[in-house]
Amino acid sequence: MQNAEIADCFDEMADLLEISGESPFRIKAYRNGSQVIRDLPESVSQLIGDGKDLTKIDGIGSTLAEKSKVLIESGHLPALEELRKKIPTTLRTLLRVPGLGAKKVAVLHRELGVKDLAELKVACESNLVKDLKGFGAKTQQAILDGMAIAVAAGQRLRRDQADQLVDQLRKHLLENTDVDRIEFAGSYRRGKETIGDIDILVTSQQPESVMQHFCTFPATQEVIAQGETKSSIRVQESFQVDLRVVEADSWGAALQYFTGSKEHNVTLRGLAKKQGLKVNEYGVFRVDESDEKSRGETAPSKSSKSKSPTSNSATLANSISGAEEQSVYHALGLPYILPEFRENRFEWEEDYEARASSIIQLPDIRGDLHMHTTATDGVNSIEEMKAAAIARGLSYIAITDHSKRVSMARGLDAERVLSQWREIDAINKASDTSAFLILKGIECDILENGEMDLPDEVLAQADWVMASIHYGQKQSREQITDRILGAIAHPSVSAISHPTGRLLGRREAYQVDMDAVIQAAAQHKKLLEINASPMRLDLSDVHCMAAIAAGVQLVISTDAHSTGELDAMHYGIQVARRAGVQAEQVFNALTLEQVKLGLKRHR
DNA sequence: GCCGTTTTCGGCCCGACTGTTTTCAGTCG
Repeated sequence: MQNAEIADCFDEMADLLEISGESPFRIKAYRNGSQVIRDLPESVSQLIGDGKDLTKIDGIGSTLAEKSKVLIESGHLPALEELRKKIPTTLRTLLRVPGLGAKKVAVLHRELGVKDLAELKVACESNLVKDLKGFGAKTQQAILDGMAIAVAAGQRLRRDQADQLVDQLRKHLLENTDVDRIEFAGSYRRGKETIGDIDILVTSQQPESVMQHFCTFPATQEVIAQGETKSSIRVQESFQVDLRVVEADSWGAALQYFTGSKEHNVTLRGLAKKQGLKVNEYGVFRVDESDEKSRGETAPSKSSKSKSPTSNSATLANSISGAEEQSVYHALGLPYILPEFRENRFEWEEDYEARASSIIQLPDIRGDLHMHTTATDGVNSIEEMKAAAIARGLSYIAITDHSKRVSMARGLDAERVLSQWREIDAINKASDTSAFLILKGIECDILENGEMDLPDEVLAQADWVMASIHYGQKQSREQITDRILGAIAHPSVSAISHPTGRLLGRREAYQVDMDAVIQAAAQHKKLLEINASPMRLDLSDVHCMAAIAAGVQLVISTDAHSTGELDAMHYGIQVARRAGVQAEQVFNALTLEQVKLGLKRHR
């Protein structure tokens, strides 16, 4: 059983416990445990096998450790099965309807016997929902309206799609001259591989004007909420965009707060509290004792009609920071934490500053070792790819067209690939290879039977061989893992490309034991690719963390099928940064001279 | 259910907006 499967069980536990009205803290413990395990670089199965104590992991106590063990050993979780008997697990889908939380879902189930989205729809259409306590006509209609969103929920934007939307939103907002500062926060700023919603932060002297203008964004399908400081719209079926207008004095605190992640912020606030400080989206505040004692009476109350941010003025006097993001972290005695690190993973560790200072950046990249040409399914020639790479400041590339198994792309057989390599030799010979070199590469398929798609004696003549799986993706975990392990052990193979085969939002990763792949790559000193295509981003950041922890070197490549796609490199860099990858852990951050030597080492 | 510079019990991040209420609960991020 994989970490993600254990995490899924804990998430389901949390949802069902929440619907059954359990203690919010118990629920939080399961949610937190789920995230911790999902992000764990090591496999829980392996840790248990090695006799490691899971309770040493932050967020995992004796109960979750025991449940993990039961899951690993039996594949089942009796506590979860008990819960499922009491609460239909299909009720979880109701939580995806905007405006429905656990409490309302519980009422719908208890009072009307609703078990899933279809039954909820019938109940609303029969006018049964509006008379429930705490519901009303508006809520009933909102549920009906939100049904499609619930069905589409979980659909996230890829980074390239998010970039497009962000550009449009930025352009639209800047049409309003009342907008001063603007920044896109949330998971977008943290560089996550897919984006669930977009958070925009703005400073302005005229918040109302900005809010009005925001809600006229051309692609708006629905204005979900419109207030003085916060508005939300829905675009593209189910995608939510939130805008917050903050005062200049609070800019840094708000940026910190709305960049998240939620888990990072929870820890941050805990750290603040220990120092007698309070952090919220308005700033960092000193909490004096009188504040503490009178909190009940003077806290900015929920019932107060004064909803202006300045309702916090009682505590504003104690403000010690807030205008700039750096100062928020510094006020808490912390170094500035880069947005991509804010996942409550390793940003609090002692070596954080050292790690952050040498984290990989786009300019570290000197070459791109995965790309296609007109010989197969690319749209540009070798010469054109070379020119485009030089224009991007690279000093080497590898041409890695498909092998013959990928017939749809007119994959290369032995004869054609040897002919292409002669062409590359001729191009290199006619130019200064101390300045720029084209490597003779191939993206060779790992066939369904585990063999390589080209003869060993051909592969042995390549400078660079990436091994990939394109067919037989539905094979068993053992079969697929064995195929990849075989490729790693093959003397001519340099790297495994897109190791899990996932296509974001379209196709799940194939079943593969990544622990075994990572161990084998470490043992044979082979590289694993971060495929930078925004459709793939494969390896994921979590697998990257596991790979570098095992001492595996990475290669970040674009898999470009055109000159323009060479620009995708930054997406791969973002994944690597989130995993804390250093430049020296990336093969194609080496200079041309080093790569010439390194190619021999990885073969 | 987890955790400990207040350490085995008693806390656990915090504020905005909406809808259903008549002063607040639920939801969301």
